[in-house]
Amino acid sequence: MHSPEELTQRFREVGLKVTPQRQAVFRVLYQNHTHPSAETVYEQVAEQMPTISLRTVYQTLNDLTDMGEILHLDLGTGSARFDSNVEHAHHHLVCEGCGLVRDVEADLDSLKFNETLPSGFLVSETEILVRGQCEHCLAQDQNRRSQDQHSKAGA
Amino acid sequence: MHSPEELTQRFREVGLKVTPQRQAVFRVLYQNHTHPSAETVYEQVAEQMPTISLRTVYQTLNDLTDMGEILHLDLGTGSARFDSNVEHAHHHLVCEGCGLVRDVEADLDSLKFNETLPSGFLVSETEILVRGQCEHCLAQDQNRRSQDQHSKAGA
DNA sequence: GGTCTAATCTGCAAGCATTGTTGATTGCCA
DNA sequence: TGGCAATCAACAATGCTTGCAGATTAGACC
Ligand SMILES: [Mn+2]
Ligand SMILES: [Mn+2]
Ligand SMILES: [Zn+2]
Ligand SMILES: [Zn+2]
Repeated sequence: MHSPEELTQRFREVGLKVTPQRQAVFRVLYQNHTHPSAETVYEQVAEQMPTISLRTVYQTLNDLTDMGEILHLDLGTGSARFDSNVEHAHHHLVCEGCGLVRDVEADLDSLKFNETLPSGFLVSETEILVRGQCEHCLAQDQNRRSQDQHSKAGA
Repeated sequence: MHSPEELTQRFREVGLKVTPQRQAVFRVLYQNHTHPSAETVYEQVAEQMPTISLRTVYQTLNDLTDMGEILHLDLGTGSARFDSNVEHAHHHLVCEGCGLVRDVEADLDSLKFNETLPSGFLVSETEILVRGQCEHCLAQDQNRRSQDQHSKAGA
């Protein structure tokens, strides 16, 4: 996405007002690589602006999505995640433990569909999603398992 | 998934009762390649058994998923889709117009991540999702566009 | 076949993410 | 500096899915 200053311009160009609420959302998203949910954006904005409503955050995220400034991702984590990195095409990795999302690059051109893609279908997007456990969650599972072992031995 | 007869066995083995409701769900899913939603399964079962509840269909789908007899797919279509093809690993194509889902094969081994996969991450699944428009929806869009053209010219 | 009982069924309420609504508020241009 | 359309906050409603509780039933035992 563009910088908060450039976004101010873009919003006015499109005929949308530049309110303090929207600027606060810009600031949270700019150069943010965490792929936050609407709720997470709301919490972070609310630290600086406690009166903002979740509805306004959703509205601003939708506006930014419509303008192509951010991406709306559905990664099967329950809530949508928003991605301010629209400059470089990329794919995602999701931790099924904690919901962490990270960018991954993949060479789509090397992908072969073995002629199973129907000819009449117009592809708009090919998306790769890597699911698994991040190192943090792996370590936590490890701890839990050894603790179970311990209490079993102790009982 | 196994055949309805084999599923009867498997359910009893696991300690689950084989009720007419469950058998009706088995029959709808067996050799069904349409990736139906819970609602769609419900509608089809209800044709033969009008008293069945949506809740029971969900429960049976969850049981079958837990037993590994079907797959629970989240393809961003609003509702979950259920896939009775667990025998062959495959991927999916989704029409953003009508929600149609079709199987596609892809050679995952040929996929290169350019060293962007973090080393500490344990991958459980790599999923490819192709989004676009099916031929039916493309034709419909075509019709609508020419109709718009028509009424504009006529006005 | 008849009895018993835990599992299941149905109907409805509730949960969660997201959107609709509406009266009050405010950015922005004249 | 006004005026007003756009926006805001609060709350209701939506769509999908699960929780709950009392009525019903599959399947084991006799
Ligand atoms: Mn990203
Ligand atoms: Mn499939
Ligand atoms: Zn994690
Ligand atoms: Zn379609």
